[in-house]
Amino acid sequence: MATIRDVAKLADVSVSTVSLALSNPARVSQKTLEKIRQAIAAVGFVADPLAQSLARGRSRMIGFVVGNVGNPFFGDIRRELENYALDHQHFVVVTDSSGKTDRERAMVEHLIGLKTAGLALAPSGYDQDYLDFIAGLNVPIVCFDQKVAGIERDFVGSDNYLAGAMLTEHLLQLGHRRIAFITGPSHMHTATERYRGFAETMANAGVEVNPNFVVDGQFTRTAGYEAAMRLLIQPERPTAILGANNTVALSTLQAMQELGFRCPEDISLAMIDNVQWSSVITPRITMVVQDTLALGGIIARRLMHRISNPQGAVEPPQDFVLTPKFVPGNSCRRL
Amino acid sequence: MATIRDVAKLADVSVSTVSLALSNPARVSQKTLEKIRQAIAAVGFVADPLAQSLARGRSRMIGFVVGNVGNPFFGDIRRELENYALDHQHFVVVTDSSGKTDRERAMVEHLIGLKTAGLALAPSGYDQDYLDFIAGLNVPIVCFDQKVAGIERDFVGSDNYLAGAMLTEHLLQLGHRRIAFITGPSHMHTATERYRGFAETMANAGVEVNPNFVVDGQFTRTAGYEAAMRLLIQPERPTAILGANNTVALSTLQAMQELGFRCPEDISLAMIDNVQWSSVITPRITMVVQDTLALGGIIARRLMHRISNPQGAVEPPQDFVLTPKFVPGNSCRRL
DNA sequence: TGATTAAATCGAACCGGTTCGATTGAGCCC
DNA sequence: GGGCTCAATCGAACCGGTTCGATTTAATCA
Repeated sequence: MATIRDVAKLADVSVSTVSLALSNPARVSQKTLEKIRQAIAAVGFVADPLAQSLARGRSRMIGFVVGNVGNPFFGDIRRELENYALDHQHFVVVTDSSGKTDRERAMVEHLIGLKTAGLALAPSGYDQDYLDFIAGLNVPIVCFDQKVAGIERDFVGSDNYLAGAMLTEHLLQLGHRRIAFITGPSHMHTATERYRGFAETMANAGVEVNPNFVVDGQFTRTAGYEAAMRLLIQPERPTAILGANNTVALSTLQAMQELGFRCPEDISLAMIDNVQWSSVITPRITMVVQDTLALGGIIARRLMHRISNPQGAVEPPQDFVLTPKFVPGNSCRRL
Repeated sequence: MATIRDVAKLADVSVSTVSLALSNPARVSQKTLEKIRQAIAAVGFVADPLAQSLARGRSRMIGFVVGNVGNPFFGDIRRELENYALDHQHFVVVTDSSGKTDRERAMVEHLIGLKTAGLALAPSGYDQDYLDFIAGLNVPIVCFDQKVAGIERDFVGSDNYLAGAMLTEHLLQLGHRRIAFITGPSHMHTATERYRGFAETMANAGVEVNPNFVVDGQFTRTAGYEAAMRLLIQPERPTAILGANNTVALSTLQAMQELGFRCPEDISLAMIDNVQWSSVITPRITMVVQDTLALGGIIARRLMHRISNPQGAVEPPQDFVLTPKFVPGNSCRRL
């Protein structure tokens, strides 16, 4: 609990000199520096980060805000960010909004109150009020995953249109025509883009989409399960189901197993996004995955760049869009 | 960015009165209270949490320290803690040590520097230096998951001995005798207890354990995979494998599938701990699960109790040990 | 009505750092 | 030797709250 004043007293210099020695040693004489060093060691001084943040108006913390830290997608990104941040003397504070917009906002506000140096944010909010709030923040922010129209910030994510299109094309090539799509929330960019990839690819192939084959899975387990059941009980069943994310696809697989459908013999299944332990899920689901490590690396570098470089703060926002990767499984059969 | 002094000026009272009105309204007259309220609304004042923490020597943050936030076990606990904490005006800061002891310590130190009100800690360290460090902290701490001998703090966890014993007994009842056990790190309490449950139950049944049937899986994916392979290539193969946690068990399942073993026809498999999407993994693995929601609730209540009650801080540490639950699957066959 | 006490409010010090303008002193040039 | 510059150091104000002893105001009682 030694303070900077204890150090100053022991080293017989002023408090400001100690502070200067710590933040900019080059401007303090060798002799004094040495005295201060010894005094610091003698009293066991460690600067109080709270006091530093208050005085500086900035802390060395980076806020990481997502809807579900348990999701391995976010987990990988968090790890990359953290490793990079630690290398640059910054500390990552993780918060989880559980997908609730109001909670997300409260958490961002709290992080701002903590005077975080920057924010990595996967936004779930979208109303004007929220956008204005984000726009008004005077802190480096890198958004990722969800591209929200109206947020003028750096964005890092994947080409979701392509992801949807790739899987659709694959199913078409296998001879499927009655392809169903389980969507995500319509206010989410990833959801609409993935659906657009599906719809346009179908249209380009001249295949009409049965309106009953597009059901809303909300990216959640319960809604996904419900959506799958709704598809499976139809008299003219789809031959393939495309899940807009991992959660709805796995819910679909569960629903299929429960009703006694075999995959891929009876119905084929494909999904966007990876899932933990996908290798032990039977069948191995054909999927398109995002390069989470690359995404995390870009987020980390971009954010630290803005934080560390004086001119980095004023650079215009930039989009980084990565190409997702097709990973074949054995959940899609040729018709 | 309005400060308390702006409020004081506008309400024509002293700064200290405003502060008092905020922290203890009962001690300020109605009239003054109203003036202050209006002034606060007029200038849009929000107290700076950093300044508050510095002055008070305590913040309203709770540190949550685990080795892997992505693990659903920790995720469930985190959610419970967070919900409870938010209801009590506290904010949870999540940190992930990635299982590295030195990083965990750095993170705890950082959280202490932030003057967190309390810590929920799943310790991974165990050397004396670390124990002394934890012992020396003058902050409410609730440890969970890993019971570390030498840490005199509240502990919340499951009866791991019982967990190991239950599954072993189950396999014995099904007629298995050649049962293999994939262990976790020997310095982890959960690992040793689970193994003890296995070993003693076997001994009590008068069944000798083949030393080659106990291999170290380190609770990790790679080591678990290696351990499984080591078991599967033995000429006198086990008829059942018991994984000390979910990760090593799933790695085992993967190894079995890769080598062409069928589960449970060729080899039975059981594990301790649940796993996300266990319902879609084929076969459904027989397991013993912890009641994560109950654990999270106890951790939350215990920690907030110590934080909020003046006398809570000095209560002697207490252990809360919950009974795990047997969840049958179809991964164990009768011999 | 004056003394006594409790309630309301205030002022100043404090938490532990940072920052910037002012001061001191050494070195250099003419 | 006087004037000038630059490096080293210092003092004081500041960041935005809290806290506590002191002071003022209001209420109670003899």
